[in-house]
Amino acid sequence: MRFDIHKELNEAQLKAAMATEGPVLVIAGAGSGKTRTIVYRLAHLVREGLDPQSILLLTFTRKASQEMLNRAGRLLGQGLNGVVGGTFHSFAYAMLRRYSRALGLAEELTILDKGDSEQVVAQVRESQGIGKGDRSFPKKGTISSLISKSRNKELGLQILIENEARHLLVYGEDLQAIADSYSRFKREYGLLDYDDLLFYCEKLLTEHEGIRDFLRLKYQHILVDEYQDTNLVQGRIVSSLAGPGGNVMAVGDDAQSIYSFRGATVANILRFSESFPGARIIKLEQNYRSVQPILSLSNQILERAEEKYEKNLFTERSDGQKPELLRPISDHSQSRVVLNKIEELAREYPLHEIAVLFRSGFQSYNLEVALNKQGIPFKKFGGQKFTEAAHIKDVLAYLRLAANPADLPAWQRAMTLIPKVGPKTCQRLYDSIVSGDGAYLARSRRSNEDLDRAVTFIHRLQEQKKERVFVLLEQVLEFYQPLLKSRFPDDYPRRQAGLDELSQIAAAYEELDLFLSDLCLENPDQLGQRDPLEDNLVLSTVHSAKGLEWQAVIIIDLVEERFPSKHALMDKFGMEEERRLFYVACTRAKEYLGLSMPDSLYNRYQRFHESALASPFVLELSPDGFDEFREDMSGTMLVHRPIKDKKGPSQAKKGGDRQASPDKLGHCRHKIFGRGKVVQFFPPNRYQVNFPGFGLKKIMGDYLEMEE
DNA sequence: ACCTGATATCCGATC
DNA sequence: GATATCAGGT
Repeated sequence: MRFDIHKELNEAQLKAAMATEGPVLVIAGAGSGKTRTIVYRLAHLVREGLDPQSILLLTFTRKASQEMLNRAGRLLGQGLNGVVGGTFHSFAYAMLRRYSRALGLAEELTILDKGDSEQVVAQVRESQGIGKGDRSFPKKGTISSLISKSRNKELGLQILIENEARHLLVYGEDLQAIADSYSRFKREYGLLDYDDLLFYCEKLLTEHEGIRDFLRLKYQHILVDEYQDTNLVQGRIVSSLAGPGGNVMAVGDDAQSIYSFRGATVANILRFSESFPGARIIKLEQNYRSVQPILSLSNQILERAEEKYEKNLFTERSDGQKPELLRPISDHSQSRVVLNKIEELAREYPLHEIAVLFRSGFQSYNLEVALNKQGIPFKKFGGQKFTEAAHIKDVLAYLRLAANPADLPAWQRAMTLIPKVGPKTCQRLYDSIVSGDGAYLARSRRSNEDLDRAVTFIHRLQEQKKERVFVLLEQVLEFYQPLLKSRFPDDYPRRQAGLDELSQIAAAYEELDLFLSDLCLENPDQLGQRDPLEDNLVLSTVHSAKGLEWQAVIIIDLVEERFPSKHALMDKFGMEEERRLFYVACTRAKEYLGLSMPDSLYNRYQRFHESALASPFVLELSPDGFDEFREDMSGTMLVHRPIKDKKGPSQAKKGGDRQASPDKLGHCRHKIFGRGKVVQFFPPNRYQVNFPGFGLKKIMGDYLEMEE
């Protein structure tokens, strides 16, 4: 016996780990040792003699499941070979491959990644002549995401548009027509998008009882992590796979649900007992991650949430410093302020224990430049994924064709790289090949030398499809080299580095199919084997930071329209989700938490700094909970002590409007824009001011000095 | 008929 | 940086 489960878990964790009979729902607060609990449960099950092959572990990323399995293996002193672990999508894909015949699917499955789906949408729109020449017609990305959302939330397209994109209601019929032909197109060419993977998997379980019963018997224990971020169909897959009274443990935290844009719904948590009558519910409430001041501030964020579960997070770490509110003059100087803070923190923590978090990918651009200049190494997570980069997709298209010659999106991509070949030629070539009548193809090859070379190359590749992945990739890279340079004359060296990275990842694979499906079903940032010696600062979107933790965390751009994102106002639940997102961000920190709130944002379009409104989430916080620092004009940070009877930012919301009464609209001063005329008052505390040279601005009263 | 390059506009988080 | 459209070229 290598571990003592009774000593190494707290009471609630122990209950959760040992409750191996029947359904269990674990509500696990942030930092409450959720992973630890799952790991011990796994180890416990196997130690009791359960065959690892009868465990199914569904997580948010494969890296997460791999890590849990490794840790459980270490406890046991033996590997946990045979546990099926990964994401819902990759599990579904595996099922579809195994049972493609029962489902009437093609032998070779083609998965459409985000870009592919959008391409198909653009194509069907074009072929139907919908919205031709209409500049304000929604873009392919918008259409594609609406279609996907409607499926994930299981709402009709019209209803979804009404709820979340009213302004597109005028295009309702057109969008419906596109959605219909999109799904026809997929069926015709044997294509599966991400959503199809889940729905076909469900279909497999509901329409083929034999298969379902077989799988039920096989997977005697099901563990689902991050249950708050599962959507309806994922919930049904779990129910169906486990069966009533099945041994299923779902772990999640409703307060950390941040994927509703993808159809995730806390309904799965709320109605767990309905799906699984007699389910036990266990709460993990002791926080082991953060020092008390960070936890207190985080709890404050949650207190204001409209819908919440009663939860009482506590910690025994009573030490620790207060979070800091950093107030740079602008988002530009924010980079410098944050950089200084990082250098200060780096004296105490290794770089990889420091993270900078932000709402969306582009928000770190400025900081990235500053870090490069300073020579601080960093690794960025989230934002544009490297498989989405044009050059990577180009190369993968050839590999996809080697695996499946009928892969239409790959064919289109590979062919349009060839000079003189555009969409029309491409489609004809494809039809010519698929129909078996190669006349058009032969003719084109004679008249276009580049095309001939490409087709010859693809054929050669297809003959070697059983070769190791890197053998194939090597050839593609050689073939692609001249194309890379002509396509990206300005920055091909940078892109070459990306291709080298792809080779690194490929080296770990034998089979082409597996390599390709992993690249679109797993986050490639986490795919390659990372050098444990490298010590990089972490830059990450909050979404990509889910489930992770660092000694020190700095959250940047805490201003209105950035965090919360301006898109949050699109639907009524948006704000609440942003709040949970902010909660997730803060609870990543163990010892140091910095909140950065610039006073102005650089407007690239109009080329000047525009005053920014403080994020409402920061305004809500009690000023006792953090220390405040303001940047002065010389660039140094000064301690800012809120004066008791003068209004600090925190009173702004509750307090009201005594600062300057709305009826005497005179002149005022602003730190950046100078003197301006107050035009209008917006309760509770905003003023519209006309600044000569800057124009009309809406600004919080706190940042204005009123003239008598 | 079809491809290619220039120009204006907009930008969300993920499998 | 990517997308969409338009004008020009073969």
